[in-house]
Amino acid sequence: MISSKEKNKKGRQRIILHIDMDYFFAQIEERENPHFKGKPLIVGADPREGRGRGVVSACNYEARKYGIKSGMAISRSYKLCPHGVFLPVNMQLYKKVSESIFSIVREFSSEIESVALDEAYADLTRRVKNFKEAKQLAEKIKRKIREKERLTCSVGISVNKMMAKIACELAKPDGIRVITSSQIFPVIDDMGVEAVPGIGPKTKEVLAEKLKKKNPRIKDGKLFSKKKLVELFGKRGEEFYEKFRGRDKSPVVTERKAKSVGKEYTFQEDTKKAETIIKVFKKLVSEVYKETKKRKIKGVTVICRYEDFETHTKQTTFEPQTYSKDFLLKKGMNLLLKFLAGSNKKIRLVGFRVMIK
DNA sequence: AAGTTCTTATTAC
DNA sequence: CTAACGGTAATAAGAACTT
Repeated sequence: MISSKEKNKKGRQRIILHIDMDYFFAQIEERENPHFKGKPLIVGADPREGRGRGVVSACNYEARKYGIKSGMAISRSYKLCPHGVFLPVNMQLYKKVSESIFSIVREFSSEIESVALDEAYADLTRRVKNFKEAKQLAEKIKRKIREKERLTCSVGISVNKMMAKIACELAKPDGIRVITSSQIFPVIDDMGVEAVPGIGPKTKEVLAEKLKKKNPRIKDGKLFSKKKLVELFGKRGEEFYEKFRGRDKSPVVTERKAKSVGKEYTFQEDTKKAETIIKVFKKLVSEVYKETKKRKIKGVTVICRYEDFETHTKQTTFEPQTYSKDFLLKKGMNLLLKFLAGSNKKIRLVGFRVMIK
């Protein structure tokens, strides 16, 4: 459901809020066990078990002082800080907390879009008159979350989603930041292009090469014509052109339904053993089936990552319909067996995903 | 030639 | 051993296939 565009119907500027919980998983763990506060805390895979496969899901600010960041290999984080507190991911708990937080935010604005367990946008255009009121609303939200869940978060407020997100980043931790129209260029011009949502390492690399600059800034991005960006990045180029100028028309989308649901699993050790792989695969299919029972399924994808990290997928589509677990398993097995027959390499990961109507 | 399906790449949290 | 890289999902592009 689309709630509003760049300018609302009356052509007025939007007021968009972005809220992001501070170091979410790790902060929850600190709350559950205050004894961990002040120590480097890392939530993720077990660094000792097996050979420590997996990554850092979240870490607190103490851990960041050691150079630890989320997404980093857990084994590396362990080398950087062997005396840190390493905790497993308790997703059940984080989901519960997340729901509670969303219901708090919803009390203050109905037009919200969740982008992750710890992150949401709200379109306040119809809820408040100006940035001052928006900021007051943000204070109320923060207070309520602090009182009810004993957690801190940060809030960014601006004229569109991109700028609200950037504002939120600047507000961290535990802050509120407003960026008005006239503040946009002064704030973003000297930021790295990777501050633009949608620009990751690969895109940055291409921009760096074209500009002959190691670390291109957003203002450098403005040197490209729209045509050039489209030539380089296709449809996304159009978006980048706007975003380098602080513009973003994308609406706050309040209702999104999943287009696919999947599960994957990385083995403790790479394996070639069909029996082992199939056993895991069946489990994945079962779990995916449970989550999508009533949904119309239009296809399945099997994912296979080999020991050398090369990753491949195979997919089949069929009439959108509700199917039995056996049917999905049969379709999946057909694809999986092709992988097993088609290579001598050991397998690191298998996955199963269904495409929904 | 067009429309669908399959596969990979990139991004984000 | 001399580096390692989870799980889930969306989107886009291009190749490969059907019709």
